[in-house]
Amino acid sequence: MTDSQNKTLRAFDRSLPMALLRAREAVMKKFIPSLRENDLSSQQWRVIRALNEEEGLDITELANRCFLLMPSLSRIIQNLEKRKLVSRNQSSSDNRKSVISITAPGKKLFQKIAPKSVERYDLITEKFGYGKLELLYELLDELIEKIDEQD
Amino acid sequence: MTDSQNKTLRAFDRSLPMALLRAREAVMKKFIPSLRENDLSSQQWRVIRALNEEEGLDITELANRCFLLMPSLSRIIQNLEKRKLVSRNQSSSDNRKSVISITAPGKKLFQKIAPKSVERYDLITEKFGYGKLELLYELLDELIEKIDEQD
DNA sequence: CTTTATTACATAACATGTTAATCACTAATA
DNA sequence: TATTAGTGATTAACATGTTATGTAATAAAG
Repeated sequence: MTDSQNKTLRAFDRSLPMALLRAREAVMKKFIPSLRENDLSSQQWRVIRALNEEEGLDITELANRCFLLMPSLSRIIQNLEKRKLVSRNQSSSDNRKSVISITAPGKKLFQKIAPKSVERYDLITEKFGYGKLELLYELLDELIEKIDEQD
Repeated sequence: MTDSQNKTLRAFDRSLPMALLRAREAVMKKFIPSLRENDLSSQQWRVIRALNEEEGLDITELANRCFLLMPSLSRIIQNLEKRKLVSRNQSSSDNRKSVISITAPGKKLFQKIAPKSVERYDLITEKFGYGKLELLYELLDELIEKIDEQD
């Protein structure tokens, strides 16, 4: 008789959200220290990173790329703006839109942190195995795909 | 030449924390509606669930099982206590400890929600495939293990 | 027994997650 | 053109995440 058949909720060690959360926390532990040294949260880092990849993004686009909700992002941008790491400009075509860009100090900070992140990522890849990591990405992508199909 | 060799930070679609976050969000989307119907957050549900599994846990143990930090859990318990879903007792052996138990209404709420959770989980298992799900758990466990070994 | 260190938990302060409401601007329609 | 609907972004309100600090009780060391 399976768990499912007897309608018993499986224990936490077989809870998918918990398993994903634990894995994420384990990975983040490796990256957060170097971010904290530079007074950045992981969310702020995501924004800096996205803006460094492509400059001049409106806030909605930035929210999609960084996987942040608009209210969170709105506050994060205000914070980064005060610290002169990003700047804001009105869109000429649509006055509702703000176009956010990374500043020179922002780029400098990115250049400082990025190599460390690459290092940590390489360590994880090495220890876990490149093939397994690729397999994990595939499984995660497929999981998301299948779940979203249900809607 | 690989990304790693040229020290370029990979894009978000190959960011492990982001991939894990997206997967988790996708899964949670399936469970959150039935929790919200009963005015529970996913964290509150984790606590209810842990206490239903084993009654009378101190707060430190509860934090470990639910993967919550003490300050969060402290507030969550105060909230659930007000709503009479859990109760608190002093430990007789150690006056610093609080022993938390689920109440009768708490159990009733658990009984109401649990079957729906099982259903949703079964749907995901069916759509994604049992074998792949097991493989995913294994990979996540191994990832955590390897990362923690580095410390 | 007294001092010190540790443990269990709570609180503070601030950032983020989350839903709802608001506001300004734009697009669509009569 | 006036009305209405939709969109981009902010703000509000509350829960949670996170680090630091505080407090009381216990354990360990002297």
